Amino acid sequence: MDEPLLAPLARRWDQRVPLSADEREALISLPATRKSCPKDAYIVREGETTSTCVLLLKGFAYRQKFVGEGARQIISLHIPGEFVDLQNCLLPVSDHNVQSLEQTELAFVSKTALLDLTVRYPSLAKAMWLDTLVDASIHREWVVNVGRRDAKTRLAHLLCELALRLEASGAVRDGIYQFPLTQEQLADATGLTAVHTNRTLQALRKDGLISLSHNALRIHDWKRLRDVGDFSERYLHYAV
Amino acid sequence: MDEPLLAPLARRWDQRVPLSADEREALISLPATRKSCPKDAYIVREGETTSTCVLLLKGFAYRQKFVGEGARQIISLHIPGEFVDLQNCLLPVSDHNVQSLEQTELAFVSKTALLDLTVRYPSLAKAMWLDTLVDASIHREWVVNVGRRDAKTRLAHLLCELALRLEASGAVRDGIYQFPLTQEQLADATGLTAVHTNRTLQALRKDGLISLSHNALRIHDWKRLRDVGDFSERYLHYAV
DNA sequence: CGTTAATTTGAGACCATTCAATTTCGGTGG
DNA sequence: CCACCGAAATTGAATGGTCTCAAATTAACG
Repeated sequence: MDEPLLAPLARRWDQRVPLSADEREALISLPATRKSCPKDAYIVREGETTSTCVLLLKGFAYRQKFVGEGARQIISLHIPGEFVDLQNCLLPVSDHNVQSLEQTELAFVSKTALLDLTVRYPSLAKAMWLDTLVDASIHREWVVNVGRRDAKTRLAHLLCELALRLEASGAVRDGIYQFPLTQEQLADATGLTAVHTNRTLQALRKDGLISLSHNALRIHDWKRLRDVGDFSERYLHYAV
Repeated sequence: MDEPLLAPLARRWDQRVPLSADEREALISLPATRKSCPKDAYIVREGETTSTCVLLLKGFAYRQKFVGEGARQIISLHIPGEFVDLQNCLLPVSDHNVQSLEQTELAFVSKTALLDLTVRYPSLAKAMWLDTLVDASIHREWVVNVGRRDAKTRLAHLLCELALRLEASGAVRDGIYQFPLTQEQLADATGLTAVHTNRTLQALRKDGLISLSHNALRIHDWKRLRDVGDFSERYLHYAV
């Protein structure tokens, strides 16, 4: 009740694309509906025609697609403060599923209202475009990760990415990262099986790189983990 | 000499986002520099700060990244008429390499000039945003392809995608698709090795699905190839 | 035609998978 | 607070898809 639903979003966007008072105001005063969402629920379904975009207020979510044989590939992870489907602002039909990873709080914003903002405020248009461009850059890195790195490197890379994004969002406390992924979900994100993910995580632990239990990741040796994960943060486009 | 460099682009964008005469005119009259580019040349380099965006006039190109061990992953393929790095319009530093697949003709357009258009013409802003959104959707499908499909399916899927995109661009003649990829490049695009790509292509040929030699792809049984490739074209977002 | 790049083939090794069983963990109700 | 339950994590062993390495064949091109 204290602050508008979209205020944190305005702050985040403002860091990358400076917004005028007008623009900030216009964004914040967009009508947005808050909804709770249980664990593992679908937020957007592939093939669906949507009329809103969904902002993640609390809790993690992920995008995924199924292949013919029933296997699932997780395409990206999303942490609080991020849009999970801003691209649907322009794309009429969703090309993938979005699911909650835990119990979440969501803000639904009308697509047409958002589009209207882009017409009136070029900086907001830029901010939205940029948001989806960073998504795309992360997708590209995932293609590389899943296509050309071995299991250990793949997992280390994913952990590095998530850690850095959590840092940037200010959600880290005492070096402990929230990590609400089961090993099966981690496997679906890296293109591995759950069994092999398990064994590979054990290797990372034995190497003294991380501690990982359900919902809590601790990184003991950031430099070496980075190294093992062949990680370079350029693709996150933080530096402006 | 007959028509402006960007005229085909204006036509393509107009199909998805109707442009006014003004907008079309503004786009077409953007200063653009035409350049030839030899085979296998770098068009954009990872880490580079760019001042232009590059439109592919003739010939194929691809985006790629290297991993620590020196392996390469191709992230996307580009056919004539497409931008190869429109995202660099807003992202100051390129997060991946772009390379020509054959001798190509390119049009270089100033980033600031493009951005200026987005400020003045919302429809052009939409067209550009949409262009990058479709790129991102293709990236997502590639994550799935490389992450969760076996070799045969992966290759068939890639062939389906390329065939459809070439159809849409009107570049197909007598059911023969240009296909200027070596098997090694095909391997880098699917996350396989060249050897295994070779064997898998032979399987596709033996199944009577395709004929493929350097630079010429023929699809004998589209329905079955689609099926084998677990292909659904929704992610290309052609239907509007 | 000669020379290099690209494709093809063979055989063995390995990373990751599959299947199945066991153990641990987290949450819930008595 | 403990007993119980289902979900998640872990372990083992065997299989298999893909890789590696190397050599041979074919195609492309000046």
